[in-house]
Amino acid sequence: MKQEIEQAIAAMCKDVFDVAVEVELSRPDEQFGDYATNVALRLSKPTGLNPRAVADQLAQKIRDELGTKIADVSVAGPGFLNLKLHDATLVQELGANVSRSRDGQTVLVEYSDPNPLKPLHAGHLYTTLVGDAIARLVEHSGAKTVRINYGGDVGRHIGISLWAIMRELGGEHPEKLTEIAEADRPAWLGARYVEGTNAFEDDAAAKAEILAVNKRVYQLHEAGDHDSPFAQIYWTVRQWSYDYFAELYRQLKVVPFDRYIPESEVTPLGVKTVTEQLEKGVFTKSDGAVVFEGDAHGLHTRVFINSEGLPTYETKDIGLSLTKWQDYHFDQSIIITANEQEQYMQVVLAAIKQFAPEPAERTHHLTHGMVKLQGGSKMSSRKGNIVTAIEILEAARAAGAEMGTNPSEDTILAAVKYAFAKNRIGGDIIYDPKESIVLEGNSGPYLQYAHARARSILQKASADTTSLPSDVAFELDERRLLRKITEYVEVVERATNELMPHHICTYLYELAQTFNSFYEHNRVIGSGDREKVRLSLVKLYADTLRTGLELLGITAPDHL
RNA sequence: GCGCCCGUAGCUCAGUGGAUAGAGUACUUGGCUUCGAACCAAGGGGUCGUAGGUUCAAAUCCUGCCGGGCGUACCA
Repeated sequence: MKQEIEQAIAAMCKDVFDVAVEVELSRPDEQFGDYATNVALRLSKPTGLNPRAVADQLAQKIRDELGTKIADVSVAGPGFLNLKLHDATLVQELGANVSRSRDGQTVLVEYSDPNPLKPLHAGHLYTTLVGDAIARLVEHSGAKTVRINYGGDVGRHIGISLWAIMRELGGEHPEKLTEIAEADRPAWLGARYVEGTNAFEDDAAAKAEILAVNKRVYQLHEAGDHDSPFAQIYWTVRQWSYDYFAELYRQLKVVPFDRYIPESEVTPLGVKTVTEQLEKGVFTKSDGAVVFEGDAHGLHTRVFINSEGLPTYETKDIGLSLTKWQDYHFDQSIIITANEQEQYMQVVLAAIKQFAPEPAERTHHLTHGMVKLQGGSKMSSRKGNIVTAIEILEAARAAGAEMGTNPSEDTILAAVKYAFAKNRIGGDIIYDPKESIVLEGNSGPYLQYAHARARSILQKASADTTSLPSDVAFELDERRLLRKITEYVEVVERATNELMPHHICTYLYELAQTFNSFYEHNRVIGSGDREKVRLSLVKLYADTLRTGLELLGITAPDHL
């Protein structure tokens, strides 16, 4: 409907002024109408006419030609055209579907990416939940969606942890690991990582030992060693981490990952590729290391294989990109990480572009800000001053208990997911354990509550609520609610096109406010001749709210 | 130093070329014998960091400056 009107007005512009122009309808403030366009303002220059004169001419033509759809056209302000639809047209708009802009495409979405042996902190929780929401949007737009989880099971951080683990165990004694209770494992590993990091920074002898351990891990993978005491320790604690991640994902009720790719799996391909491309001159040797000279591309020069002969993250990322390309031949590959990796990723992609342009050009790096504690200090798992993923969930639970409401697990998840999703992706997220997760105001629980109220009405009603007659004359509050409901499709299309879930949050909150206000001021059950219409609106509203919340990975239970 | 990003109400954030800049929170006030008050209604609170520029129109685009974050070769 919106598109039809846009095209019709564009045709009028061509007709009357002989100017080809794209017409975009926006949703103005309610006082102005249902749709508005600034096309007359933009036509002022090419026609050399006063914008209000242009608007007046178009308004008359719209009245003549679109009168069956549009009830009223007015010209306001500097030359806006404001359109008010017939009530029946508004009802027709309910039939619109979200366009499947990625129909037939294969899209990879990589997110979460926790490293084994390191704690899951608030940032991981953020990327996991927002990544889940983005993957849902991609899927909603019609793409075959592959959710990928990439993690560093080799590399210096593994050497750091293993060194501290072996020190704690008093040597290479894998049998002693059985003494650590399952519930204590994440905290135990976290403590080892902090110890190892401190030793690496403060103790030169320890640093040398750690680097040696790091090298042994690569050799272990090359040899396929699962039996030596060292290997037993490695594989055991590695599995602890994976089990722990899986448990958290299950608790979070995110869509399961289609594939977990550990770094060790893609490292050989990365090394092979970099070695080959070194001969072809894409990479060069410098100070004993293999580097990509990004300066020539306006980027940084970065090391791909260090002077020890070990691959860095850069080389592993090349292996990852090529593995994704070989296995999926994707139309688009979306990678979601913190924005500290933005320029790093540009270098990696610039390097890949030299020998594999297609996957490089189809890769879209989406970055988000840091999760920070209120007060501004950056969380660091090295320093141990982190808020873990679990602690955030616990803080939400405590906030509910403090209010005396005893929220369900669904509501806790709604609070956390919504608190993260409602901010535009890109900026830092300030996390305040006490205040950021509240169960009132612009929050997930508010939306769940608003939804449950509506369901409760429907349950109490006996009348049929399946259809909204197209010949109804709506009362003001009814129409306001209907108008808001019809915005849903436009909002979801914008969110899926831009990969910005927060647009949906903003809309759903406005929708719920519109409904709550309607509900507060208008009787539904027992409202006589309005009852049937109002029940239909409540049903439409509840369905819209539920669909929108589920698109964000948030449940909409019938009862709280 | 250079590169990228950011600066909107006390706090947390929407708004990224269009009409009087909006929410939540906090503060003040009113509303439950009536469909679920985790709600609703009303009020105060803004040099949109700053100075220029482009435009009929700038929080939004461009430039300088101030303030902050991140990156800047063998971490990820």
